[in-house]
Amino acid sequence: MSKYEIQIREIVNMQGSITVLELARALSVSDQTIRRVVRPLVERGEIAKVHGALVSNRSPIDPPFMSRMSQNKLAKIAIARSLLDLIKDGDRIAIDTGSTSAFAAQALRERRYLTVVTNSAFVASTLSMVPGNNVSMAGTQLRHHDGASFDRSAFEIIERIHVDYALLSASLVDERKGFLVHEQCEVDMATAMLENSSKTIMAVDHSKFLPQNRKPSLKQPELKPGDYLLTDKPILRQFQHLTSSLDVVVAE
Amino acid sequence: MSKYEIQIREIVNMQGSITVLELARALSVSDQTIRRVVRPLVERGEIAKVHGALVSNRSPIDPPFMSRMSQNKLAKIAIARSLLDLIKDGDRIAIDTGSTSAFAAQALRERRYLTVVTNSAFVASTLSMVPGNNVSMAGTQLRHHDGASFDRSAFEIIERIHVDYALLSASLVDERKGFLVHEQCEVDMATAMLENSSKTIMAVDHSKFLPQNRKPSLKQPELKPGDYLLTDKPILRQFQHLTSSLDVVVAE
DNA sequence: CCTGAAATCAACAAAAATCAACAAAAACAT
DNA sequence: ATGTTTTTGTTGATTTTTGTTGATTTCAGG
Repeated sequence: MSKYEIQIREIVNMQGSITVLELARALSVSDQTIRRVVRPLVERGEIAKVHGALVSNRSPIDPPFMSRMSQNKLAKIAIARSLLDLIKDGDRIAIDTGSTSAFAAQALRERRYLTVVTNSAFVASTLSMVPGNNVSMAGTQLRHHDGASFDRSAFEIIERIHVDYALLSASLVDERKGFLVHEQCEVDMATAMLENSSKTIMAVDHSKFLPQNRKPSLKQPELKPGDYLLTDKPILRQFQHLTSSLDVVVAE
Repeated sequence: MSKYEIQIREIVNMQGSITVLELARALSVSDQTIRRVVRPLVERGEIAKVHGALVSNRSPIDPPFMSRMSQNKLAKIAIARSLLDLIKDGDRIAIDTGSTSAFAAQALRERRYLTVVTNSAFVASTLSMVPGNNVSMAGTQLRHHDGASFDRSAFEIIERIHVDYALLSASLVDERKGFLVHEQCEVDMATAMLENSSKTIMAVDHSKFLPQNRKPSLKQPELKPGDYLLTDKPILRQFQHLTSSLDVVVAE
C-alpha cells in the first residue's frame, strides 16, 4: 500500500473527480507514479478510473456544492486532512463559516462523538448526520451569502458552550495587520469562539497570503501563544513575525 | 465514462439546461467533444437532450446524501416538483424535517424571495444559499438522526413567524387513524407549524399508504378543509374519507 | 413545401494519455 | 559502509481522445 493512497482517496472522493495530471501536480510526483499507485486502488474497486482522470465511485451526490464553487480546493482539502491530526474522537469544537470550514466539516465526518457548535447551517447539517455527534446550530436568521447566522442568539449559544478548539479562518493575511476579514460580525463571532475555547486553530490556505482584489480590512482577534496555524505552504519570511508564537502546521 | 461526465451532470442539473455550445465553452473543449461524451449519458437516461441543448431530467439538482437512504426517490421528486405549482416567488413557508422535505427544499431553490422557517438544518442550509431568500433555522440542538431540532427555542421561533404554507409529512397513513408519525416532538412541531400558517400542505408518497414494519402510532394534527394533500398516486377508496375535504394533488 | 441557418454526424489527422521497460534514486537491512 | 529491495522518473511505442473538415439532418419562417 503506497503512502499516497489515503491522500488520493480523500481528494478523489471529496472532489468527485480529478485528472491524473492535476493529481500529479498536487502531490508533486510524476504522472506515471500516480498511474502506478492508483492501479491497486481501482483493482480493489475503491475508486474508478477513466482515460485521463480518476472519479469517485462513492455516489456522485456527495460533494457539497459549496466546495465546487470554491477556489484552491486542493489546498483546503489538504488543510482539512491535517486538521484530523489535531482533532480526536470526542473533542469539542466550535467552527466558523466559510469554505475552508466547509471542507473541514467534510473531513471531520471521520471523527465520532464530537461536540460541535457552529453558526454555519452547512457545517451543522453536515456534522449532525454523523451518529454520536452532538451538534448545536448557533443562530436563527441565516444570511444567503453563506448560510451563516450572526444574530444575538448565535452569540448567546457560542458563549454558553465551552469547547476544546475554535476553528477560525480569515480572508486575507496582511504582513502588518495580521488576519483580516470583511465584516465586523465575523470578527465578533471569531472573538466569541476564541474566548470560549481552550485553543484556537486558524486555518488559512496560501492564497490568503497573496494580495486580493476585494480587500478586507477588519482584524481578527489576537491569537494566544500555542494556538495553531494550519496552512498548506511554508510561511514566507515577511509573515513569520505573525506566527512566531504559534504552532504552525503545514499540510502537504 | 469520460472525465467530463461528473462536471456535465453537475452543470446540467444545477442549471436545469444549457446549450451544447455554452457547455463546450464552459469546459473549453469543442462542441463535437461535448456531443460525443454526452451520448452515453443520454443513452443511460441520466440527462436528456434536445436539438441544440441538454436539459436535466431530474429535479433541478441531484438529491442530497439523505436520499441514498431514502426509498421512493422518484415519487418524492415528483411530489417536490408538483409543489412548485403551489409555491410562488415571495411566498412564506414553514418546512418540517424528513426526506420528503429534503427533496422539497431542493426543488424550491427554483423559487426566489421565499421566507422560510424550518427546524431542519439540511433544509435551512439548502435554501439559505438561494439569493433573495430569507431563511430562519429554528432550534439549536440537532439530533443526529436527521439533523433536526425540537428544543424549546425551535418552537419559539416557529410560533413567532407566521407563514402562508406549512409543509408537513407523515410516516404512515392509517385507514382509521389518519396521518401518523413516530415521535411526540414531531407532532408538536407539526402542530406549531400548522397553527402559524394559513394553509397546510401534507406531502406523502404512495408508500406511506402501505403497511410498514416499524409502525408509528402518534397522530398528526387535524388538517383544515381546503388544505392540500400532495401525493404521487391516486387515493385508494378506503382512504378517501380522510381526504374528502382536502385539495388532493397527484403528481405524475 | 421550400429554403437558409444552425446543429449534428462521420471520418481523419493531430494531440494527449497510457503502458512497458529500464535506469536512477531512495529506503531498507545487514 | 555495502548490497538488496523498493520506489520513482524517463523514454519511446501504442492506444485513446480530441479538433477539424465537409456532408447530412433538423428546425423555423415564409
